[in-house]
Amino acid sequence: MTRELFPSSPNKGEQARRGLLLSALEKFGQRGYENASVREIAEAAGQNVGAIAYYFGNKESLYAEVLKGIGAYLRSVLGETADELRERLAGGSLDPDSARSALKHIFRTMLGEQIEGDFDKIRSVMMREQSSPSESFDLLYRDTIRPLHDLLTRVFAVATGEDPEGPLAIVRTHALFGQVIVFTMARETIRRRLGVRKLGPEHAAMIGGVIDEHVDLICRGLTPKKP
Amino acid sequence: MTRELFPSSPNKGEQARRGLLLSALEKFGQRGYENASVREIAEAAGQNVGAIAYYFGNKESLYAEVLKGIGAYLRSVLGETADELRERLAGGSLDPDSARSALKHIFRTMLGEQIEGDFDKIRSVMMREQSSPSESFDLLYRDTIRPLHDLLTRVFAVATGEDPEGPLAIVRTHALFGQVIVFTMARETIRRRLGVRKLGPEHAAMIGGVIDEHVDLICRGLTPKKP
DNA sequence: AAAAAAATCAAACAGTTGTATAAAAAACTC
DNA sequence: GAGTTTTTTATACAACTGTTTGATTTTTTT
Repeated sequence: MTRELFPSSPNKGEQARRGLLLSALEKFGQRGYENASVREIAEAAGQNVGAIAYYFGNKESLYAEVLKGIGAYLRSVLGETADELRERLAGGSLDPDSARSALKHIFRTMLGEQIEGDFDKIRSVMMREQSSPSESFDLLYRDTIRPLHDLLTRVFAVATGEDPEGPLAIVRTHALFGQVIVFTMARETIRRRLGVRKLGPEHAAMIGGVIDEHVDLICRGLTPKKP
Repeated sequence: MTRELFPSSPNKGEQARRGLLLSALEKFGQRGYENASVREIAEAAGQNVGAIAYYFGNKESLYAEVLKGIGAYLRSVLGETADELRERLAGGSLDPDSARSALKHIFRTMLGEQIEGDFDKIRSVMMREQSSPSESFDLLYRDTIRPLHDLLTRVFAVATGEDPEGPLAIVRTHALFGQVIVFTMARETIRRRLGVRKLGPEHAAMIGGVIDEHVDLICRGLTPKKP
């Protein structure tokens, strides 16, 4: 698995293009789309202002390209697990215990990914999109976020024996999902609350453990007893 | 209890000031601090550009004042409940079952508030602050968010018998908190998933019920059994 | 090495930004 | 109602915005 943000060939032009995408991601994340200027993006990439028009046409297309890259990266992170789960769901060979394990595994992966370097910039861009979605975001949502949410619901339904199409399973899954993303969405709050300068892998491990426990308690509590 | 956003006297100047604060909250929420121009804020309030300098000195002070108003509003929503809980915590007269009930009550209140109108604009501003905190956010965090988060943690600790100062209780509380705010932070996602045009009180009720269940399952699961 | 293509660059463009200024209007006080 | 304070207004300012242009440099191809 590659899992590289904005992969490119070693051509001169391709490299410059990639450099622009990387610094664009960073600046868009730091300062938002409208407030990140093409001049500072170009400068951070060691390029001239005109380079953006040359490679992407305009600022908006550059942003769309950044979102595309984010989507590809996110899919590459969970793609393998997701594909396998979809297969087992289709074949009906997913038992409740495995489903619960899979749920925890996905949550752990998401959490772990969110602590690392690359995702930090992705996170900022995605949070801004949540509060005011752009046109380009629709694509990211449809191709990446929604399919994942849908898969999570179906896996959760298997874990608890609920109806995967019913509103209860959807709401429950969304609540569980919230337990994970609150650590990135309200990251500033938890960082200050824990009194640390920066959230590191050791925090991700602890948080992952807590979420595992909560998922177990909720899933097992909702499953009719069978002793 | 008043619970009004940016309360003011009926003086001419005070009213103009309030109008500016209201449209500032709206524009800052819609477009972010840097991209919301003082001109459009003034125009939306039926005022001239210079009014902002006249009443607030500059744009940044206006923003700080908006955040102050948000803090006051948030505190007014949960203030009574919070005060009572703090008293009972100090007096040691809060038993685990009552603590758990209080937790659910607070979550219900937050959820209910978030379906209504005013909170929508507040929500946008706060989400933006989470992804890139401004200096003014320090105040909001110190006077409003942190005390509430702290209270929730202590109540949760009573409900489960955990150490209220330890990181585990903090992380657990934050995770529970996430189950609530995910329905506002990712409100568009859940709306589409449920296939409804608008989230109404009936959805708030169902979501509240689900969160109640989850809180019960987690709290009871963490409390050592007592036959 | 010559020719062609690709990449980089500085300068200029029309708009918009936050803020400052000073005059005009309105509201209030006596 | 005159005098004072408060509020509103239009205008000016320098700094910055995204984009366009045309020339120059670098790289690739022949």
